[in-house]
Amino acid sequence: MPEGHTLHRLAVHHAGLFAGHEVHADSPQGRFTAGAARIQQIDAVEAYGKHLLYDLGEPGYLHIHLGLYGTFRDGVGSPPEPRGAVRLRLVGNGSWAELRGATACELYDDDQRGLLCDRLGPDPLRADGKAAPFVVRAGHSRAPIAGLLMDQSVVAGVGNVFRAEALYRARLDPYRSGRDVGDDALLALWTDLRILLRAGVRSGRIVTTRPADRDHGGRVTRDQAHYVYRRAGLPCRVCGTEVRTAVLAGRNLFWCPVCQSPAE
DNA sequence: CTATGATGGAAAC
DNA sequence: TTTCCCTCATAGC
Repeated sequence: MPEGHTLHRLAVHHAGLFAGHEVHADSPQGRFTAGAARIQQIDAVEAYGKHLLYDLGEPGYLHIHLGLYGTFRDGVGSPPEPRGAVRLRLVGNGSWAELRGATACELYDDDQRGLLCDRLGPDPLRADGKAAPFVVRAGHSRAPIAGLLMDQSVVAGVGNVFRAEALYRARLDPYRSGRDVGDDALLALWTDLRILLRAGVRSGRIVTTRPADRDHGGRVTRDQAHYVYRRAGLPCRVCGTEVRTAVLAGRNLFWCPVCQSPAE
């Protein structure tokens, strides 16, 4: 589930496993052999939006982007015999981690790291993530708010689930422009995104429904975790209207045409 | 068991 | 606009 919360969770987890330790790396798949050979230690791990950056000391940084398919596994003791396309394997401090299917796995120098951070918008999960750049940028745009939320240079870390759910919770029509939404609602959207993302870091899953809108109390079942995401054709949890879907910014958007009315 | 689509984004057309 | 990464959860048989 790689939206921003997944990467921040991984950063904390991998920092706990490897930060401050010598690490041996290889690439059983062979696509990152030269880069892996330069990894000797990991000093720190951080997430920025959906990107992971490992501070390696002298060689610079390891930059990883999971994309849609990328996945990490880890464990303690000696690593298992690599099976299939293992792009990167890290071993150190009594633990191992295995990366497969990532969009990006490469070494960065300071300049490349700087370029990446410069092109990303504020990340609601980071201490340095400020609302103002998001509000200003989105507030001047005539693009639909559902597209702006997917633009990593506007806000970093939001993906297709969080965009649909945050817009539902804000009762915002996804096709309204950022300019039309206005600064106050944009600030509220930012604040809610921060709440939702933080909850995602804590729990490791995306749950956006409020208790009152779930069928039962107690444990949140998977099909009750969202208001509109992947619920096309099903009744809106609040008003019963059929949830709609359309492709926006290259991905399937979901929304309730009544709760998220254009007039609001 | 197999088939399908997906939480992303860069590169190739 | 399409392809790719080549994983994984879910749906359906």
